[in-house]
Amino acid sequence: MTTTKKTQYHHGDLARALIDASLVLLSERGPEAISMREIARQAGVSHGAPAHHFGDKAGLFTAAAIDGQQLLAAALGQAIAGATGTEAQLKAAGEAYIRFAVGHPGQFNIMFQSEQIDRQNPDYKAAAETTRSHLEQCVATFLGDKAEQRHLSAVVTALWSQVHGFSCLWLAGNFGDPADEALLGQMLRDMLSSIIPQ
Amino acid sequence: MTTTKKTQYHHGDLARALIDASLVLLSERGPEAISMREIARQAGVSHGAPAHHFGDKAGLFTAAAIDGQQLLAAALGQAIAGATGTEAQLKAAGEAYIRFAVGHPGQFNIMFQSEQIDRQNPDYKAAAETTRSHLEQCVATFLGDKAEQRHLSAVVTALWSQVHGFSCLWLAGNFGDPADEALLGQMLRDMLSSIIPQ
DNA sequence: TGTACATCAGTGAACGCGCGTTCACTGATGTAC
DNA sequence: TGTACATCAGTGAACGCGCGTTCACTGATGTAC
Repeated sequence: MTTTKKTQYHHGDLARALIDASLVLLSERGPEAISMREIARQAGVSHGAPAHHFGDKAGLFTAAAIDGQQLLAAALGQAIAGATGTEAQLKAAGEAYIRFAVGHPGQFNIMFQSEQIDRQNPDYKAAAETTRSHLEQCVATFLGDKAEQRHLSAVVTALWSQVHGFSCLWLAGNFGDPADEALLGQMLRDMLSSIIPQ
Repeated sequence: MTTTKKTQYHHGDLARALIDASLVLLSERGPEAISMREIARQAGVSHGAPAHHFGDKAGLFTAAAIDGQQLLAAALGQAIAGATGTEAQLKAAGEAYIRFAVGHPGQFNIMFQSEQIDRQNPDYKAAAETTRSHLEQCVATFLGDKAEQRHLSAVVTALWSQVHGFSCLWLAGNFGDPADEALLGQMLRDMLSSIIPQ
């Protein structure tokens, strides 16, 4: 029988564990109601440990937001690549955005809150730019060559606003129980079909 | 020369003053980062005073949210009444929603956060219902008799999501400086014209 | 009009608590020779 | 392979602070007679 050390002095990947711990807490509460001590407790380390990796809460939350932006950008890219036809791609991107928010509420909560994270962080900016360009690209394909730049960017704003707003309202329980998967699926289908840019 | 008493023992309308104080703070930060003591300081009373009126933070924030829902419902009603033509009414309602959010960021921040307020409060429910029915009514008028209930409710969801999401993203600075009035006006015009339900 | 009293609104000291930060420490790891 | 040492990761006690809550109080107001 092999014995497993129950606890190790060195964690192995505490940085990742601290991000995961903060995501658990962020999915329950806003960033301001979460303390560094609580995150450390959640990760099972002493309260001084997080400082070695992230300095302060803004550093940790920025890391969590970057991770989220990268996941979101990847999800949008995959969704668009997996759909056939311009309208189907548009809907797939919108659905992927909302599915990301519902599936990663902690990250969604922190990613767009400018006061809590460092939005000048290069990694953050790069990932956010990728997300935006995925949306822009599939709107441009849908509208075709005839679209002016101004109209294109207005439609991107409208689409982004719609899926972002639905995510916020859904997560906060404004449409019903946020755990009701069936309701979510039906609302997604109905809503994404009801408004298509002209 | 008449002398004015600089301070009064009885405030006069401390309940309203406490709501206003919390709105000032809510426009800067999330509800969890605001303490009852700070609200009392902002209102210029001792830290024990708020308990007489609202009990705890949830009570005070619920009162602020109710006030906000009533303001929003009234703003939507006025905007719809002041517009001519079904499409104009739809756009006017959307613009009024966003203008409310931008003009009352403290209230907008608290109104849709279910964890912070008592959404079972009858006054809250009544005002939220009025807001929803304003949106529903002008979408129904726009779509005309031919619209099924399911399609109607999907379009309401889409419209609400769009204006709500734009408000969130704008206030958090995702579209640029939230104080840039000219940019807001232009984006509003462009976006509200770009997507019209079918 | 005047007085007495009940009620209400706001005060301020006190409490115990969890917080962020600091810092000397200890255990683990990597590297030079 | 073995030893010595530097570096790094995480610990835990200590600090001062603002918090929510409690509570005896005081000043203002309203009402009965």
